[in-house]
Amino acid sequence: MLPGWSMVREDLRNILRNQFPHEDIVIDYVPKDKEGDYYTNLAFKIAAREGKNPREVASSIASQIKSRIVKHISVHEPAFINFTLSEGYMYEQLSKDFEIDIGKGKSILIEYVSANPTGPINVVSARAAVVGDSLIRLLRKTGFQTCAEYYVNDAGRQTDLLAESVYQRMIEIRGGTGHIPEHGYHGDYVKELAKEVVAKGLEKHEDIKQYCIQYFANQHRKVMEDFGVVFDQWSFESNIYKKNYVDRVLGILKSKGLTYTQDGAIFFKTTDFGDDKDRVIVTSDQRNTYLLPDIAYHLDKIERKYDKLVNIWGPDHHGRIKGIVGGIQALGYPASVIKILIVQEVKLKQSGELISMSKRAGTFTTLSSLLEKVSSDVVRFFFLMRSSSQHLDFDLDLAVKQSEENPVYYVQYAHARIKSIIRYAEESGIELSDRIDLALIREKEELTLIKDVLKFPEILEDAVHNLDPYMITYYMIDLAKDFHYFYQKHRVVGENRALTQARLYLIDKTATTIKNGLELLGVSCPEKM
RNA sequence: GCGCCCGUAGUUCAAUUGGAUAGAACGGUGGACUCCGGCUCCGCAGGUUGCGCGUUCGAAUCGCGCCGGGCGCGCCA
Repeated sequence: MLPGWSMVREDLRNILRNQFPHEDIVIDYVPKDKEGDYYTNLAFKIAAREGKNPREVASSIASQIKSRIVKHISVHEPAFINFTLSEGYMYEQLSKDFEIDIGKGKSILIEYVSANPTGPINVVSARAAVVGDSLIRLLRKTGFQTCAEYYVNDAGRQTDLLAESVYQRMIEIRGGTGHIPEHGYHGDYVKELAKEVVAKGLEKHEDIKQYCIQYFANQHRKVMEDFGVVFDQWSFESNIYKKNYVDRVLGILKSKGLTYTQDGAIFFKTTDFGDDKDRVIVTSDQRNTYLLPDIAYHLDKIERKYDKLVNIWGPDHHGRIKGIVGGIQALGYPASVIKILIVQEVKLKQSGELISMSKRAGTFTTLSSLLEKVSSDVVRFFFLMRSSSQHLDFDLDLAVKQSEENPVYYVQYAHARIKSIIRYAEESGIELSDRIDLALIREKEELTLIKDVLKFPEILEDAVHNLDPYMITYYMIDLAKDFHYFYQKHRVVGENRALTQARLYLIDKTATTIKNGLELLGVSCPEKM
């Protein structure tokens, strides 16, 4: 084994950097069925800037490059420079241990889900949960210190409304007529909760409220754990109040002249930070809106010394971004300490119809009910197959029906198949070994597989850069596909012992890559299926 | 009305952030195994990237204007 680790495209970049130290070098993958493996568009940039012919610039650059890692350099219309990797270099890369350090110990706090303790977890939160969890796994794998955090809004008006709604249902249970308050909660679960509260003998508003908060906080924690999503830290809004952070933040905003009173309410001048209008932080009847404790909570996060804060929010919250970021800036921190990702909407389709989702009206699909129909592996894989910034339609009928031929099984099957081949080889008396002659690997399908495996760290780097794990999912499907194709064309365990061992080595690397990748997605990777 | 997101194959989505002949999966259709796991593989059909101008070597991607959908719009979260 060679120590250390490097990326192919980084090695190529370095070669070009030697020649062109002041250029921004971009290396990309050559489309399938074109000559070469990686390409650069460097010639276009230089030619445009210097008014030269791009094709000639490309040829000139290509003729200057000599490197052992490149077997062949070709120039393609209009001026792409394509690199074909040398086999020797690929063998060398393949035998290196996998290790990637992008974070270099930098700490990131990711807050996600943070569903209000006023009802069950719905599918939109489930999507955020999957994205956040996968991001955490990815960042840990690539050298970051991470904290997965869940924030519980247990001190705002919503929990009061829920408690009041429960109380009204209690009246009904006792034969009276209940009146769900305006903006109250109508879901069936409120009735269930009311029964429990009656059974517990709770009567006071505050007691009912605390019971509900505990009930949902525990339920959310459990549903998340069943889904494979575990949080490192649960933060409570009430605790932010206890620590006096809310008053502290209000004081700072006031002392900096960033507030004013109008119609009896206190406004925070978020327009100073690019918002389209100022936001109320204390209402005319002296209640705090969500924004004030939310800013206080973010001050709390910052003071816990993280290099970067990441929030994952649903699409209906995008209007809050300016307020929070403005608040952070008002407290004297740069906007860049926080990154707010908006995970787009999930539309559930059943029997060809969209299911409307409203928590207050009680018409939404919970994560638990979804998991009763579709396995966690399928749900996670399905969510992670889409870029999180895009809307996605989740066709329930299709997800259930497709579970036989879902891509998740396709990927898992590739891994199980490899493990089976390795078992078969061992039964035939051929063990996996590091002392092999990789030069025996030279078929096109084999080299494709090597290049796939070498791409893995590059995919992770892209995913970290974009803070979006979905590209890993696409890569996994590609990798599985290339393996299945290779399997169809070439026999691993055969007459030639040296060749068998070389191929075993290659497919074992492939299996390990699949396993590592699925782990990042939080999807299981069985040895047998 | 204002702000943000979006519009790509029958359907659901990609396109490495301005690069090559816009790619996959599912669905449709026609094939492949005496063989290490057929939950597999290969072929075919399917597109004026919502429409129109513009920017440049080059646009699904950037700008402007329309058309269509979603979300949000001071004292809910």
